[in-house]
Amino acid sequence: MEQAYVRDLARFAGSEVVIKGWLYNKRSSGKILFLEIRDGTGIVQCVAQKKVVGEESFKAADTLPTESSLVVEGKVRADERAPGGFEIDVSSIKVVHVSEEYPITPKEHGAKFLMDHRHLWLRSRKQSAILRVRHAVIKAIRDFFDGRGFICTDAPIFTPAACEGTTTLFKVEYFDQAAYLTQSGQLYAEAAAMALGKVYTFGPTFRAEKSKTRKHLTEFWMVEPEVAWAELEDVMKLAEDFISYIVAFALDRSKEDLKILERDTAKLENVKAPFPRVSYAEAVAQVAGTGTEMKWGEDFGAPQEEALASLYDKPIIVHRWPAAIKAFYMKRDPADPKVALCLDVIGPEGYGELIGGSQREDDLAELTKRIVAENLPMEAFKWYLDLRRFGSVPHGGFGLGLERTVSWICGTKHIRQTIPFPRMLNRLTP
RNA sequence: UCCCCGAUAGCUCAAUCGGCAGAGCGAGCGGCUGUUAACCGCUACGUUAGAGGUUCGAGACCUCUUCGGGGAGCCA
Repeated sequence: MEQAYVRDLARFAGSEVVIKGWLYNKRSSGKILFLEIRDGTGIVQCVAQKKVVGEESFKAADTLPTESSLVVEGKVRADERAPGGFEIDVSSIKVVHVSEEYPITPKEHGAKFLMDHRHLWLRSRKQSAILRVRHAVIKAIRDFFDGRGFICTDAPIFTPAACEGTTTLFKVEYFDQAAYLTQSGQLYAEAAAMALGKVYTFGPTFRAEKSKTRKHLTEFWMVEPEVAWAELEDVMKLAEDFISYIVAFALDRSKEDLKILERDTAKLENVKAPFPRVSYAEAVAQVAGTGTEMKWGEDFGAPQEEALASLYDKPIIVHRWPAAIKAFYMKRDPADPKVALCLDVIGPEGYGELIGGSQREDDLAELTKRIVAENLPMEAFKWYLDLRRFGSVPHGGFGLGLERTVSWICGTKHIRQTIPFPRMLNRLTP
């Protein structure tokens, strides 16, 4: 008899199958027993009758604790009463392992309790759905860049110094010297772009900021494309095409999971390039127009970000920020040296910055000047400056936070549910 | 680092003015032939985060500590 996965049950309607899985929930009624079995692809209700499976088997199943592993055989039958549209008329039940008392019950739990049991919480319907969406988003990211001729050139995780010099880094022992966990693969991506033209890095990044918010993790995944011969306009175009592709892909592939998550997908259907583009100066005026306080030269706080997002129904590209509040490697606008040729993409519905990027400074003298001005260790950037010595070209790119994107697409309140095992301030286990 | 909030049964929470520490879920036992977080009956389950203080009496009030949640800053 063939093993069937719950996701594919429609194909097996009317035939005998084997389901291998875990007991998600059960309801019994004396002589009839409803077993909800999950197998990683979905949950199916299996109907066992005492007269069919026998007294002993019935009793064993009737007292089986949640999350026990079992193998059932039975016939697939379409039934409107069953969640998912199909159920199994059970002919035999084989218990593989009787679970101990399972800590996660069908009732509500607090965030700490669930995170302490993250290794088990992953089994629940919504958490599984989120991880499948995350997988789809990763696939979309790879497909998008592959389709456009980008080469994946991953960056090292151990780095000798800060990329941006601003945020706090995790320090680790690297034999007899200090090293830091990377906060961005960008500088390495720039080098690779000078070799291969269009590249991206995709991997974990680390920020030792003591953030305690719904938008932050200390370890998160970031994808960073970098393109030689690209100017700000090209980077903005790439960013909006990229986000549009990811959202369309997820809407197509993750329909069922988004339904499980009760995501209002109408808001995602809108997300198609082009996105509204506003300069920082325009954005400041628009934010001030909503009554939220904002002056030129200030960075956007959460209230300002939300005020701006509330004016649009798509992600917004805010470009040409004051150079003083942006990273040293961003190229100044020749038309207005007070601003940098950079962009942020602010997600709708309060999900914050999805993307930060820029055209890079390609002039050796300018870049050297900025490294000195910001007191960065020149020695550590020696190789980076070489990129401006040997055939420097205009280039640029951006970084997109995977978990923030998944959080937005899934509509989760907190980013911590969008990575299998989140690392946060106060959270290193499980 | 700063601001706000919280910690009571395995879990989620309640406990009025400071006066016998409770409910639902989960667990155990029993019942029920179509249940949908099934339902019904019974049973067991407490160092009220820790230390100190006020009081005839503290889960509640005060002080400190620990741990956690949300936000600010910073960012993706």
